Amino acid sequence: MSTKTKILDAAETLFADKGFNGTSLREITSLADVNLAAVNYHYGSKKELIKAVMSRYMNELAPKLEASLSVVCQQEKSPTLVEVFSAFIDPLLSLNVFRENGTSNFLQLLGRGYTDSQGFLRWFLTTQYPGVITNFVGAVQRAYPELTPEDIFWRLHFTMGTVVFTMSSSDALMDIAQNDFSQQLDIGDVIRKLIPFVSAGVGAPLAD
Amino acid sequence: MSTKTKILDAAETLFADKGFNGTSLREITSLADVNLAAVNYHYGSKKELIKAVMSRYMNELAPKLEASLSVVCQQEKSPTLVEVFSAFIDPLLSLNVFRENGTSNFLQLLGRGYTDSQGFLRWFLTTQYPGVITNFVGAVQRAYPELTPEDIFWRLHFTMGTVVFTMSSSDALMDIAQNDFSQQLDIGDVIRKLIPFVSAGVGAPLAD
DNA sequence: GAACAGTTTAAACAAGCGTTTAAAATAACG
DNA sequence: CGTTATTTTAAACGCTTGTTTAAACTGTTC
Repeated sequence: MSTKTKILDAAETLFADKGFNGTSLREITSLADVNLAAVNYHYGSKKELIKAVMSRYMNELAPKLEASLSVVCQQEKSPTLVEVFSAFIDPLLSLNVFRENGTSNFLQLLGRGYTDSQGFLRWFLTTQYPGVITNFVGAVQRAYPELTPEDIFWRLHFTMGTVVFTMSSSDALMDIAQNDFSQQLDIGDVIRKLIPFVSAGVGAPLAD
Repeated sequence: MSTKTKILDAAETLFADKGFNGTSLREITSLADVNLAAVNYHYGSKKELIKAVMSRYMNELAPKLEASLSVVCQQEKSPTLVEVFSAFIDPLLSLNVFRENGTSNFLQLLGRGYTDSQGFLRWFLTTQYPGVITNFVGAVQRAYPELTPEDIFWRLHFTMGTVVFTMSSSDALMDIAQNDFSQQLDIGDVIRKLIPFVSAGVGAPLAD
């Protein structure tokens, strides 16, 4: 395996686990078993390495997500919100084929990026992958036409919060569930628990 | 004002804005206009300072929250989930009397603590303030008796995620809402938007 | 006013950070 | 083979981090 991908793989694991700020280049190059200077040689800077880690996933996920959402969006009868959110399941779980622990790594990274770096990742996603968001908002609009754009905005951010926060601490939560309830769950189970929650949340009756 | 509280106030502001890892002691003492060594003299270490910042809020909030929840819990007829979550509003907003921007600062700190420091804050809260959690779980149980303890566990963590994530980026979100929809909102408005979302989420029908 | 505890101060500490350098090793190509 | 081009390496760079030190200062008490 090339030095460049060894760095990317190690960075992904550590970033997901300890955050971007919490991971040093020395930890990354040590885990990847390459020289420290290799990061700056191949990627230029730590910030570019972060972008590369995220891009590898987004380039894999974005087309599948857009396709899956546009199917829901273009079917004749309006979708339910559960159907809209369920459209995420297969694309997300397919990341586990793409890379080991891909699904949970990606979702954890998403959570890290939102809180670690003061909105940098929000900018990155909304500007680099607007198609996903457009399709998503369109699907929600068809499922619940009474929602105003303002309410959709807020509720989608609530949803984002639920998902990325849960995922950024999913390992700890699964451990607790294992200890307290002897529940043996994987990341797919957690996603399937999330769907009814966020669907009901987005579909909640409007406040006066 | 004493050096000790000047440090605490400055630390609170910066921690809420940039996270615990993202804030240096030099930034804190510079904003507080005290000597760098004062932090270690008065608090011993940065970690103890973080605890002190959180404790000041929790000691103010915990009794009010327990009281408010136990009222909901002990009324004759079972509460609705909206009632349960609405029990948070007054105690949370009272933090604005306690300290300027107290509500949003506290909720942002909560969010930071969950993602910044690898579960340290989760341990801190669950061990130091178990009464709040017990009352909360009890209230939810009365409102929705069909929920199993496992489902309550998961859905309360989803709720936690929604709230702390929203709050840790609430300033950015309110800016966007202001720009895109000319919505002029304060932290209380955001909380009132959250209540229907999380209530419906926790109250969602159980998956098979 | 001397003695004392409590507090503040400037300076330094060791350790870790991201990044850069220039030489050594390897690969690619005519 | 000899000559480029590419990649790897060890070492150092300048900077920031949390923490410690010892001297200076402040305020209280006998």
